[in-house]
Amino acid sequence: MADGSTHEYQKIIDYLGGKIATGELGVGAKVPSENELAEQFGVARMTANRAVRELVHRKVLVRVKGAGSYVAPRRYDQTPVEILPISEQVRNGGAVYSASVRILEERPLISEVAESMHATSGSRTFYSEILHREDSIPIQLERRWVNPKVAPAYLEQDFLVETPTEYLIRMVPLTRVEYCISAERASADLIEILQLRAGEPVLLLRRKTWSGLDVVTMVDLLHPGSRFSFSGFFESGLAGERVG
Amino acid sequence: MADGSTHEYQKIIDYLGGKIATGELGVGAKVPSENELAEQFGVARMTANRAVRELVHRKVLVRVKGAGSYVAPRRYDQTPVEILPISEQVRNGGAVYSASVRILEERPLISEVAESMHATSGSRTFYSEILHREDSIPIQLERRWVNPKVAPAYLEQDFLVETPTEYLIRMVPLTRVEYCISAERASADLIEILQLRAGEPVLLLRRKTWSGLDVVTMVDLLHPGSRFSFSGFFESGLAGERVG
DNA sequence: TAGTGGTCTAGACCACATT
DNA sequence: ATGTGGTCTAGACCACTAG
Repeated sequence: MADGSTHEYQKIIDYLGGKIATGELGVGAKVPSENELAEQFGVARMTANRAVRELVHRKVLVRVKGAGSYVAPRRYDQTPVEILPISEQVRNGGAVYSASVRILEERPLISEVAESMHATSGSRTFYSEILHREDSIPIQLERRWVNPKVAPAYLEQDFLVETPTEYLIRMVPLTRVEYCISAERASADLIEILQLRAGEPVLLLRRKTWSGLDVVTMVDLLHPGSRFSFSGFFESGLAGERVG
Repeated sequence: MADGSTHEYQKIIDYLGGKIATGELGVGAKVPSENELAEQFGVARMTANRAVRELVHRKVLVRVKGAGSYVAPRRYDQTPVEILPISEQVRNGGAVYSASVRILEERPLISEVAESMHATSGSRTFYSEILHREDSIPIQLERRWVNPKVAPAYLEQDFLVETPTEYLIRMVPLTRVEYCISAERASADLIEILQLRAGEPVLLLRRKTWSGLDVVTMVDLLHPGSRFSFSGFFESGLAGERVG
């Protein structure tokens, strides 16, 4: 009841959004029905309907006709360049996915990363370095720094079962993603790790992810330029095509 | 129920969307008011309101309280990696933008491009090659093939005033965009044109754009790897932050 | 002042799912 | 049979813009 200045449907959106953001309503949880919300907020059913409909539009909720409304699974495709877990990308292409965890340890922050993570240099950080392969050929080197406050059990995970991205999305709701895609000259160690040919550039996606005010993770996804690209499409739904 | 299976609000959406897609309602045109639509379709005002509200959500319309609803300017940020005209990107960074048109002519399609454009090799095409500079330093080489059927006056444009992207968006509504970002070794001509240093990679964005069933244009945007990157962010609007 | 969008109401009918 | 979402109605009040 902090601010009563907004509209009724907005109050309901804030109420449900808050319950979901704090985890009180987890993924798959059933949300109060329109009639319950209408009664609870002392409002007409159409008003509750509008609130829920907007949350469906934002993909926060899913509705099943005749059954109820539920908290939608968290999306991991927030980044413009749609970021599926690399394992799915490889398998979708009909290839065999494999990976090896090269490093998984606690590390002091190096100053360059600390700046990016808005943290004090020298504070604790989890670091992982995983090499992802497509048909045994390196396709991505994932260098990741993780905020221990957000994922204290990060070092105990088995990332051959669940990728770090999937794990972190499951742990905390993401509220902000920053990304930067660039092309780099390959350093000596990358040439060896990614098995690059002479002069082959590296395609780098750097991503920083937030949950509320906390930086959750910063990751460099390094790809061999000759064997990887980011691609996708966009369709604007006007006449002739329905938006899904 | 005689005239079909769709819903009333969907009929109104299709009606307005059609008028806009065909250009009958151009950018900035005033669309019928909710009361007019309600009367015209024989529905309650709330139903017309929902239709218009959904088109606003899709950024097809903009509404001004007390005044009316209008056709929104066409977006050019459809691509996941938000594609502002390069001139704006440069100026937003406080630098001086300049460009030179290196090539602007009719060309037969080369087979590689023809395949991408779903066209017969040897058919007519417009080709332009423009070098964009930031503070006199090359920042993007734009190599573009254009479908003459869609933009017959393409060769007569002055692309130092309006970029090809802006011009084409103004001419036809875009319905589909495909993109692919990759890192490439620089060829000899690119090293010279983009003034690349030895071993510096090229960051390439290839984009293909449709209007309906026609390919409008295919473009390669080639950037010096050391001086350019694609970046952006995404925010999920739940508690604490309002979506703009 | 008249028209517009923005919101809200208190009903209603339907198709569907669960029990 | 009951409850759910999906849609729709015929009113209403308000804040705002324009002539």
